[in-house]
Amino acid sequence: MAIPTLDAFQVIGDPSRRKMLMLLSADSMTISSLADNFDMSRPAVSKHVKILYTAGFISIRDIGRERYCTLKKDGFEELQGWISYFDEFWTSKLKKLETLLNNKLVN
Amino acid sequence: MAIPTLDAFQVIGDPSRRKMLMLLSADSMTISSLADNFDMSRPAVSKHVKILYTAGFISIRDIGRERYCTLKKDGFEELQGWISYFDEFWTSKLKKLETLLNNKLVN
DNA sequence: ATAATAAGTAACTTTTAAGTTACGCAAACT
DNA sequence: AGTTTGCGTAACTTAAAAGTTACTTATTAT
Repeated sequence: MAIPTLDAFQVIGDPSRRKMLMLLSADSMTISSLADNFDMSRPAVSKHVKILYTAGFISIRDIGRERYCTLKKDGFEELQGWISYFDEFWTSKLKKLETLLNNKLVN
Repeated sequence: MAIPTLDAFQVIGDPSRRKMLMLLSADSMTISSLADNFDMSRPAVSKHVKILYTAGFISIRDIGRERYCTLKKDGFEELQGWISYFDEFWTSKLKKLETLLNNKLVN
């Protein structure tokens, strides 16, 4: 079970990991309660959790023999930055079109 | 060169494809002008372009023997929806914390 | 003390995305 | 007409993520 180091985009590229983040948006969960929601072995879930943790999408709190996973903002921030760059792109493109149309109407 | 069908998240999971989108945010480009920016064969670039096209991140306009790639909004929208879901999560979490703190101060 | 539960690690296999080279075809030069 | 340029496709290889089973450790419960 080699642990690949993935960037934020690769991390959310996997559907299972996105599902995990969705589940955790409802509530903190332990590894095995997470695993109950997946058709894969617990070690596989464990690996995904580690990837999410490493990339800053979740924090983990150990309580006895259990590990509680909780959403963490850090991982999402890189994504937000990227998305908002293209948001800017579209809005500025719209503005340019607007200006163009206004000029056409005036002239 | 099998053409995998990837979802929007898997599409931007690849660093090369993200770079392509960045390049295209400056201007429309042909396949080979795109390829000039990468340390990989042109067919490889071609494949990435096809993936971007299939997922709705770009449109392609054929002019003679050249193909011009242009950014297209569609592909980005699924990503925006996902991101804004978690944006909501964090803001509502902050609101709850705020309310909690206010109650503590009042009581 | 023993058994059961929660989870990590190791060693491996499977899957598949990502890359390559070789080739073909159509548009555009000369 | 012949050649170059832009690009697609096919067949294949490579690399790495994603999964498995078997085992170990630590905590909790009986």
